[in-house]
Formats: sequence, structure tokens, C-alpha cells
Amino acid sequence: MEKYAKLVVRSNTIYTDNLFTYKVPDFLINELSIGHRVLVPFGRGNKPTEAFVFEIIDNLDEDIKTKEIVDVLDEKPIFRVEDLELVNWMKNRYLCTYIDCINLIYPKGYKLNNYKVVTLNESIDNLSEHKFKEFLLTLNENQTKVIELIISNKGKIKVEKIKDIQNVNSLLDRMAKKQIINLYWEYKDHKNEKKICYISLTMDSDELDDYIKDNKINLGSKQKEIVKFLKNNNNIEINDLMELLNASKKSITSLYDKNLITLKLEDYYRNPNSIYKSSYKDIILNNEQQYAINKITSQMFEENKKPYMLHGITGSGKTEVYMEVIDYALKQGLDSIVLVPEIALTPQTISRFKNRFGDIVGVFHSQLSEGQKHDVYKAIKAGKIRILVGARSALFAPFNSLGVIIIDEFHETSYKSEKNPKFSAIEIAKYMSIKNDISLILGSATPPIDEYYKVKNNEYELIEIKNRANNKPLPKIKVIDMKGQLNNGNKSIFSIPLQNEIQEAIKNKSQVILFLNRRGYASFVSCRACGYVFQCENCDISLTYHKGKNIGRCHYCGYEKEIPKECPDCGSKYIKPFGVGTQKIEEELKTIFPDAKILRMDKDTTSKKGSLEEILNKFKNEEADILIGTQMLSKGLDFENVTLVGILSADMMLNFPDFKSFENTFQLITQVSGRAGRSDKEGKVILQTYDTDHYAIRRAINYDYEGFYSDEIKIRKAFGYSPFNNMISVVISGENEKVVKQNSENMYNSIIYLLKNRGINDFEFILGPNPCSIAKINQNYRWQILFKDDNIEINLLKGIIKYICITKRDVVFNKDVNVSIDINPNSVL
DNA sequence: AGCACGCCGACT
DNA sequence: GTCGGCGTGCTC
Repeated sequence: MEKYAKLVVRSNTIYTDNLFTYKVPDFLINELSIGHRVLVPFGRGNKPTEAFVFEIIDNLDEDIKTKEIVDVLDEKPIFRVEDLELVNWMKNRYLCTYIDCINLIYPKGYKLNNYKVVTLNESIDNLSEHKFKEFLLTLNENQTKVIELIISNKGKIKVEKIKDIQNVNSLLDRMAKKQIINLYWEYKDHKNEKKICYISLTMDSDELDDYIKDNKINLGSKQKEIVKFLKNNNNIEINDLMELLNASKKSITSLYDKNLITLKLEDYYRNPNSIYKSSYKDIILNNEQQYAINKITSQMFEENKKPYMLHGITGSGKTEVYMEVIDYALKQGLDSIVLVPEIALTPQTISRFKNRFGDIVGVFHSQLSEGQKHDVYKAIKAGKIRILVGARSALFAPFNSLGVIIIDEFHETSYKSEKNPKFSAIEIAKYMSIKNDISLILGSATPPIDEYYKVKNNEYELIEIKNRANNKPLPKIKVIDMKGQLNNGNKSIFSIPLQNEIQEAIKNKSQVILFLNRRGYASFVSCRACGYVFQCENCDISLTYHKGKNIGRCHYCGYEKEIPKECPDCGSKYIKPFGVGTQKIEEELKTIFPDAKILRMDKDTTSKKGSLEEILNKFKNEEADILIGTQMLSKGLDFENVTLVGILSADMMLNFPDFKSFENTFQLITQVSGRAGRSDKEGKVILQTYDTDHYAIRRAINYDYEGFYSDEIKIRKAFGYSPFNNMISVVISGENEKVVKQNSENMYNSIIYLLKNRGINDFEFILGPNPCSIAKINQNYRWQILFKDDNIEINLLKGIIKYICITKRDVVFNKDVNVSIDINPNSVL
């Protein structure tokens, strides 16, 4: 019987992104199954390459020459059948490669390295010393260098280690042909099974002393010390011992060689702990919370249930609902995944879960080291972690019996990946929940418009919580018309009412949060005489002014430039910063309230590790009166003593050139306002704006989600935006502007050609090619073509885009341009 | 992509 | 005839 395997090979090019057929060797026929990781020879040089078995077939379906699989790399398959199904689904949905998808679900801590090595050919190695010297004389400079390198490396060297020789590969090839050297591939399969080493004595105390005496063993003073220590403390961790006694590895290996100690390796789980502290309160659930819990738990074992959308206002105690559902699942033997938008911003949520459930709570996010990720995965597989809290990547954790997926604040943009595959965690979770009957809960106070539309379409089960857990009303939002303030001669960023309220709050010993959606000091610096604006040299972006260092900084690539006293264009000295950032807010606030203690939370003050936790802790412990911050403030923070929230410029986001900017404005106002009055004290919100009449603002100040939804959905429908259409963005970027432009046009023309062939002659659903709104980032020019699946079947459209951008990539695009496909992108800049 | 092969010109 | 350099085409 013959068997063949269709597999995906790990190589980092889209040109090999298909299934390759290999023959299954006889000794593996009974062994090999779908999902196995195998080693195959790949390419002309038969480089040992890692591959993944997707299918096993009995006969070749076409006449192709095949190579044989060398071996399986792991005892058990690393992927389940459903994992591979997910890979296929994602590849189709997001138009990305197999490997992109595999990398997401690939168990952490595995890595196959392959490298080419050089050794001396036996005929040379066996020469006598005299003959060898003679032989060396026949070689040229580079060849001698290679021989010397091999010898000085104990007879074997990796090709990549041979430096400062040009065209090493052709040199080595020729030397191999002349039988001077051997050239071959080697590989090493790393499995990062982090173990910890425990030391103990091989025999008990007296026995050991006799053994030493009888065998006349001499011990150094350090070794004696270690033995003495081990007599009293058996089974100690090697690192602790070395540190405690200031011992070296040498003395330990020496003891081991003398047969006096044993070393034992055991699994070790690193535990990335957050330093954030939270207090555990006994919570009494209200009726709405209880209803939600009952609804979800009662259907947990039902098949074909819909995902739940938990629409609960800010402060409605959604986390309590999550925890009760998880608790129920645990008791039924089911595991849970909780996704949070940004792990760094949710130390509070994590500590609440840890307080409630203890050690079975694991944390997973992209900032963990590979080793830490591996440990978490291992603990999950071992059943030591039953609840995983993490960022979107936590979705792919290898739980054995996953029962619940919770996505908190599911309107957050961070659930859409920026990297390939540009997946949406919401979509993947929905896919998983339907396929495996998992209870999926999407929680938010401000559900995305397109998702809420699906409630109306019966795709979700809507559960609402309309009251705050503390039974207090939502904070009243007072709108201040900044045009009026200006007319009354108040040029400050702070309206008079806001100043008064801040004063009042500080007097009452409660805390204030001020929100502004822009960091830095000023949004741009320009010359009043000629209008020159300081711009980033790498991007098409004006520099944000940072006062402390007197620099302009690009918030896209990090480029910094000192701002000169004179205009580089006209030489005038009228150089001034315009617009307002959080840094300037802080400065002005200090002059108005010189005694207030102020904290600032934005990307500039929280980039250092641990600094965010420090700021949150300080504010929580009421070591500051006012917290100024950007977007970060909107993400589920919970401070009991905050009674006043100030939104300094609500229209800043309104004027963003994106079809989601109204929705974002509504969300931000609702979310930021929700930070006030979360405990016993009532909250208040002051909202400053120049545009008091905009529906996003009017609906937000009345907490009228339904109203905003009905306004917004009409606009979405009229313009054919999501949820009525999918949007596909293709961005072509590269260092050469002309090439990028020409490639974009190439692509457009190819697409038009294919569409015409299919009888489609109306191309209104294609926008562009145009330069992106941000036409240059990091020295890369960017052009965009936008597609809506208006009047065209999405799979046909995707098929054509895939054909042009992937299958025929080398025909349509230059090698040095980057083509990025994003299905339903967060923003089209 | 990245690897191997093969062609070509320069130089002994 | 040999060496280094670079362009080309394929990967079961």
C-alpha cells in the first residue's frame, strides 16, 4: 500500500504557499496522521524543512514526482483536525498564507533551525602532517581561510558563520566538487521545554561520609560546603543553591562526576504576575445581572445557540456576569477564555479574576517572552490553567474542553490584528463558537454599529443591562459650547464651568479625569510668517511638538527633530506651536491649579515597563487629584473616587476622515464618561465642543445608544458602508513613488480586465488607486485601492484580488513593493 | 524568499 | 582551464 501526504512547508515566501505532496515512507504509514509536524527535504538543495500534514491520500491525483518524508518531529500531531479547518477558513477569509495562519496556532516554544555545515573531506583529513602542509600550498587565500576556519572550529563550521568572504556559496560549492570539503545540511528541532534542575545527595548523610572516605575522594572547600548544605536541605533548586552559597557550576558538575549528587529535571511554570493590587469585595448581583447569568448558563450545553451580545452600560457590572458564567462552566468541567482589549490597561480585571479563581487563571499576551508563552500553553495542556485572560492571540490557546469565550469591550479596535493574517478576533471567536458549540459572550456598553445590526438580523442573542451595579444613575453630561467661551474672552483650553468643577472636586477630595485624544504638547509647529509646517522626513505627517526637549516628534515612525528658533523656509522668528496635546493640558492645569497633584497617562509617559501600573496605582491610592490622558482612559478603568470627567475637545475625533469617526466619537464619549461616579459618589461629566449639534454628540450626552444606532445606520446604508457591505483595502507601498503608483495602476487595470471578462462593466465599487491619506510612512510611499462588495459577490471579488495579488504577484508587482490586503479594516488611512 | 545552477568574462 | 560574479528559475 502506498500513501502520500499533502503538506504545508514552512518557508517565508508566498510563492510556496500551497500544498506539497510527499510520499509517506513505509515505516511511517501507520504512524503518520493529519496535523503531524514532519521533516521533509525541500527545494533543489533538499534543505531539511519543517512541514505540516494537512491531508493523507492513497493515490496521487496527478502525475508529479514526489520526495519522501524524512520523519515525524513529534510523537503526537501538534494540530487537531479543527485547527487545520480553522487555518483553511482564515486563509480564505483574510487572503493570507497558510504559514501566517499556522504561526498563530503554532504551539509556542517549538522551532526548527536548519543550517548548512562544512567539514573537511576524509581524503584531506587523513593526510599526514607533511602532506597536509603541501596540500595547503596548492590553495588560494580564500580556500585556505575556509580550511583554517574548519580546523579552528573542531572540524565543522556552519556556513553562516563564515564571514568576510564574498560569494561563499560558490566558493564552497567548487571546493566540495573538488572533494576538499563536505557540504551538507543539518537541522535542530528545538522544543523549549523549560525545565528546572533540582539537586539532592545520592545517599544519606552517614553513608555519604563513608563513601567519601572509602574512595579517598578529595573535596574542595566549596564542594564541602555544598555537601554540608545538602545534608540539611535535600532537593533544592540548582539556581537557588548557586546563589545562596555563591557556588559555581564547576563545583556542582564536579560533585556530579564524583557520583555524590543527583540532578533531577522538573517542569517549571513561570508566572508573569502583575504588580497591580485590588481589593476583593463581596458583590450582590442585581436582577439584570442575574438574568444574564441564568440565560447564558442555562443554554451552555445547547447546540446551535447564538452568540450573546451583552449590551450593558458602563459600570453595569459586566465582569461579575463573566465571572459567574465562568464559575458555572468550571463546575461543569469547561474551560474559559477571556479576551481584553489591551492587557497592560486591564490589570484591574486580571486581579479580579485572580482574586476570585486563584492559580487556575493564566495571563497571555504578546509581550510575554516565547518561553513564558510556552509555559502558559503547557500549563493549559496540563490542566493547570483553566481560565485564560489575554489579548486577541489568547484565542488560540490549546484548551482541551473550551466552553466559554468572553470578549470584553468588544468594540475596541485592538481585536482586529494589524499583522498578517489581519484577522478579527470577533469573527474567529464566532467561527469557533458555532463550530464547537462554545458559549460566546460579546460585552460592551457601546457595541459596534455593524455588530448591533446583526442583533436585528437575529445573529446574536441580545442581553441588556440598563442599570449600573451601584444603582446610581449614569453621570450627567453637561455640554459647553467652546465658541461661546471664545466670544466671552476665554481663550484657555479650559472653559469656566470646567475650571469651577475641577476646583469643586478637589475641594471635596474627590478625583478628576481629563480626556484629550492627542498626546504631546501641540499638534503641529508652524511659521506664522510663511505658513511653513514642520514635517517628518520619513512620513507624510506633521511633527507633534514636545516641549520638554523642544523637539518635534513623528507619532508614526518616532522620528525626532529639534525645532529651530528661525523658520528654515523664510527665516522669520514667528515659529509657534498650534493645537493642543496632553502635555500642554498638564502645563496649563499647573498654572490654574498650582496645588493640585497631576498625573499624565499617554504613550509618552507609559512607554517604560511598569510605568503604566505605577500611574494607575498612584491614582487608585489617591496620591493625585487629576489624571490627564488619551484614549487609554476609555478602556475599562475603574476608580471609585472619580466624580468628575472632563472631555476637552470632543470634536477632535469627529473631524477624522474615516467613516467610523462618528461611531468612534460616540464610543469615546460614552466610555470616558463612564469612568465617573462608579462608586457611592455621584459623577459628573463636562464635555467641551465647538460642534454642539452633531448627532454623535447629542446622542452620546443622553446615553441614547439606540438613537445613535438609528441615525448612524441610515448613513451607513446610504453610503454602502459596513454592515451593508464588506470593504477590502489593498495598500501598495514601497520606497520608489513612481513604481508604487505604476504598480497600483497595474493592479487596477488587471482587475478591470478580469471583471470585464466576466461581463462586469460597472466599476463604481472600486475606489482608487489613490495615494493613502497618509501618503508616506517610514520612507515608504503608499497607494490604496478600496473595494466594496456592492453589486458583486464577495467571493468572486476576493478570488480576483487573490489571483492578482498572490497568484500572479510577480507579474503585476515589482519585487520590492509590499502588497497588504485587509478585509474590513479598522481605518482606511 | 532563498537556494543551486549555469553562463560569462577575466585572468593565469 | 579556473575563478569569481551575477542572473535565472524552481520549490512535491
